[in-house]
Amino acid sequence: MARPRAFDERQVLERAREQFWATGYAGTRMDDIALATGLGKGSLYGAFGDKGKLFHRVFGDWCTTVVEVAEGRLAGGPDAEALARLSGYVHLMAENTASDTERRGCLLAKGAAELAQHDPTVAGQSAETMTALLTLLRTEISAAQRHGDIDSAADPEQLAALLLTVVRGIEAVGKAGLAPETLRNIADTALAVLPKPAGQNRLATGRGPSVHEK
Amino acid sequence: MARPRAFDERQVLERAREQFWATGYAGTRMDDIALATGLGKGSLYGAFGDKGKLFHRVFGDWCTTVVEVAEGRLAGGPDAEALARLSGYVHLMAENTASDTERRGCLLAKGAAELAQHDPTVAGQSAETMTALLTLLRTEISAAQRHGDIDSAADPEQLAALLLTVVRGIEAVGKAGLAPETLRNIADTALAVLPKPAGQNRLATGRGPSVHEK
DNA sequence: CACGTTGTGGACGATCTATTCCACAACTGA
DNA sequence: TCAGTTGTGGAATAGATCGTCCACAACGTG
Repeated sequence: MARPRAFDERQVLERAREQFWATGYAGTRMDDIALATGLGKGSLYGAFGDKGKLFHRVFGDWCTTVVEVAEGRLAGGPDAEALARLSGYVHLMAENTASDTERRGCLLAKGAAELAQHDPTVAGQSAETMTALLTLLRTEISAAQRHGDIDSAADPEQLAALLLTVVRGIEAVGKAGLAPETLRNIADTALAVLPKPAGQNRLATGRGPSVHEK
Repeated sequence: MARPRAFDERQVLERAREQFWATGYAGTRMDDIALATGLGKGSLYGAFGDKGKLFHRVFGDWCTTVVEVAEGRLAGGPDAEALARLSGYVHLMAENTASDTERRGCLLAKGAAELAQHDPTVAGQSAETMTALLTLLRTEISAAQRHGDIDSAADPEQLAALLLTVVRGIEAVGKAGLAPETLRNIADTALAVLPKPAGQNRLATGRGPSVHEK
């Protein structure tokens, strides 16, 4: 009973995300969101509370998506392809930043940079996301080690942290202005320097294995 | 002739930087800056123009400092110590983030994240800074290669980009919530995976060379 | 010691923004 | 069809914020 909503919540959240993504939290006006979504202020506040709550919702959804994308690329599969999965993931992330012509960066990085310091919810969500990504990467690195593609003497936890740092770093230097081609090269290099088991040849040309090479 | 300024410009810019650093561009009020510096609005606007100009000034100074710090750690010195200089620099950057208990991150990253997309001045300044850092790193890597500490088959440009990415990435994952100890380990790992000339032993424990180890 | 010039600080005005409020609409169940 | 409930959209409000303005202060110069 009662009047049903005339909007699709999913779509509204998407539009709101576009706004926050484009202009940041403080830089986005509720009027912008109302305009972008077509909702009146009454509906907006009625459905989502206030600006802060709406952002938390959008930010949380985004964090979930980030982890899901990583899971889709990384989780599961035979050990023999673990290194290829890692390579695919790192290159995908580099490509995302390289092809971000609007230089919006990643909402996760942007939101964390702007709010993590003062907003415990954002800080918590971003920290959880990092931990989840770290776990996924560590698991794949261990798999690659079992298959002999990565030196088993190396600590998988440390290598996972390094790869995560590279992925997030690519996003950062991309936003800071490095050329798209450079970003793709960084992904190659990061994969190339992963320690191979003794006896294997590495880094002959300074370029990495040609997985995903264009 | 005429009344002299009653404030030290350098100090005012420092205080303003603290404010922008702590609360971002949009999140900082000119009243905050007036309060923090002790200046009246009249003096503030008289001396620096407006909020945007003041931020550009602060941001530019900060970029200069970032490059100067890198120069101090990296530029010059014998080839034999080039790897040690690189190690010192990467560890210094990691330590800066690790010890940033207030989680403010780096003003360069924060400013770029918030404004680079819409503000050409900020975008230009941050891009120039990245290029300058890249050059410094490449020079040192070449030096380390000459001395036989890094595989000379590797492309110094690529390794420089990787190290820069790691440095900026450490800042990003630090802000996103990774533990200080993890950040320090990432610096170790990044240095440890730099390709050594054939025949040298690497990565026995997953930790890197113990330069600057506490 | 006047006088012109530049610096100072804080009140003020114009604008902007988050949030509330309210008259009305759309739907369900009886 | 009628009553009750929830959704809608936009006007209204309360408070914040940027930048200006102005009366006054501190200096060099003649």
